[in-house]
Amino acid sequence: MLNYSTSEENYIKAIFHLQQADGNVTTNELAAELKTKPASVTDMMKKLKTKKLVHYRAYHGFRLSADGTKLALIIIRRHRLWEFFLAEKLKFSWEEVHAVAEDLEHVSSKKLIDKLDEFLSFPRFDPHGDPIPDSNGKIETSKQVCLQDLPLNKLAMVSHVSDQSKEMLELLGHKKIGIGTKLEVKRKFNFDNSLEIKIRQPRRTSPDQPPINISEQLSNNIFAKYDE
Amino acid sequence: MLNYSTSEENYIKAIFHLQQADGNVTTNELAAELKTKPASVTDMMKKLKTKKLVHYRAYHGFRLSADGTKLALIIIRRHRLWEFFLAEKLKFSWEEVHAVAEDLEHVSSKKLIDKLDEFLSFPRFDPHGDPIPDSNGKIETSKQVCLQDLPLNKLAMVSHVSDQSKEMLELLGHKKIGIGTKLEVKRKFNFDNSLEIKIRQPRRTSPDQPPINISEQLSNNIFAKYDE
DNA sequence: AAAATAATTTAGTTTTGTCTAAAAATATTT
DNA sequence: AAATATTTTTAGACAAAACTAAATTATTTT
Ligand SMILES: [Mn+2]
Ligand SMILES: [Mn+2]
Ligand SMILES: [Mn+2]
Ligand SMILES: [Mn+2]
Repeated sequence: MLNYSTSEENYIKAIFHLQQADGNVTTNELAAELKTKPASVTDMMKKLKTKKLVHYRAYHGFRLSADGTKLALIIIRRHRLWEFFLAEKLKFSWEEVHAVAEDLEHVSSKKLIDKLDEFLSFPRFDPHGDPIPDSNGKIETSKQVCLQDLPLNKLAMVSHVSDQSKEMLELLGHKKIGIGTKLEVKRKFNFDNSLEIKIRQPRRTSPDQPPINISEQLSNNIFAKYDE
Repeated sequence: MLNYSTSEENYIKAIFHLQQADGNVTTNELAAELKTKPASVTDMMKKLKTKKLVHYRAYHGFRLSADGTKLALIIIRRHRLWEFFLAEKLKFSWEEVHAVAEDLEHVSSKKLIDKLDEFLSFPRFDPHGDPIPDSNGKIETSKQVCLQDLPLNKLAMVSHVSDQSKEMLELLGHKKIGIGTKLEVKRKFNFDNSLEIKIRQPRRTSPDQPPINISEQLSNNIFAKYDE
């Protein structure tokens, strides 16, 4: 496999994330995401097109080619494995890992990443709850759902938090909810769409806690997974 | 502390290593070391001079300034800690670590390196036996000596091997000598300057092995440390 | 279907790091 | 102390990645 520059890799990864939502990605969108200017994006798209990493028609946006997607998954794998390493082994906090992984992800030795994966015992999720692609680029297509859409009385695991503002983290900290927290939605009140949830203690240390209340705004930003 | 490019860091590190031997470093020397052209070196020296990282007078070579030396030690610290990590935790072999560390050394988070250091329990030497600068940039000025210059019957530890060719590694492997091996020189034969050495077993597993013979060429490439 | 607006591309620069070929300085021979 | 050889620097070009300002295309309004 060829070698790509840090800049090319950052573009490819950003396109991958943007097209999860949209499908087709737009010059201005990508410029905003990468904090660069639209003109720079156009230049790069021309280059990535000649390298066959994106499909691109001038004025009509772009999306990753098969090769581009493969590359994106390699970079995401590196990023998330390093994040896991930083959090798990070096005891970095949740919010700190991303910035450092943003650099580490561009060290391109395949052997390094596969050995790191093994050293970490093949973790399946990064500290933000996002799935880590395996060494073949296969990624769990998680049917992740926001708390509002969770069936009642079904045990689920918090896997993602979309808003990571200070205020959000403060609230989550207070309610003792984080990535990996297991919980059940017990009731849903139609008046304000607030939820009553029960948090399952990690290792049955203390007895069951009383159910707590979650506002609609908060529940819309918390995502979880469950079986079936 | 400011941030430097990968290229600038590679130059600084290379100058540091070259001036260990020489004192004053020369344009051609550095170009050879970095596999680049003399004209490129001159360009970079002008830049590093304006950044006050080197002392440089046209046509008269250069050496690191105090700031340049400080930077070099930071990069060497990163390089050797990553090498230790790769060898110790990811089970990379001795010869593989350098190339990967050559990239990792340019990820510049101070916190990353200090936490990595702690995670590794503050190792003092990299897998090649070279000392690792501490977080203040202090490096062990090891009075390392080649086997030829070792006093007789003094226990010493192999700390460095200057030639790392395949042939050399094959020979070392056969004689069961590596970084960290403890040994004593028992005799020196003036006819061919060959040595008779005794290898101290790591944990007295087997009884003392019989002494082995080392040629002058081999002994000149093995360095060791001893007390006092 | 024009006109107006918004999005995108093009043209022309800039910075960083590299290169080749020619010129200048230094070192070595004779 | 010249002449010659070697080393180093300068001059001019190039590729990558960014930017600004102007031109072009697409979309929305009227
Ligand atoms: Mn990045
Ligand atoms: Mn993440
Ligand atoms: Mn390097
Ligand atoms: Mn080393």
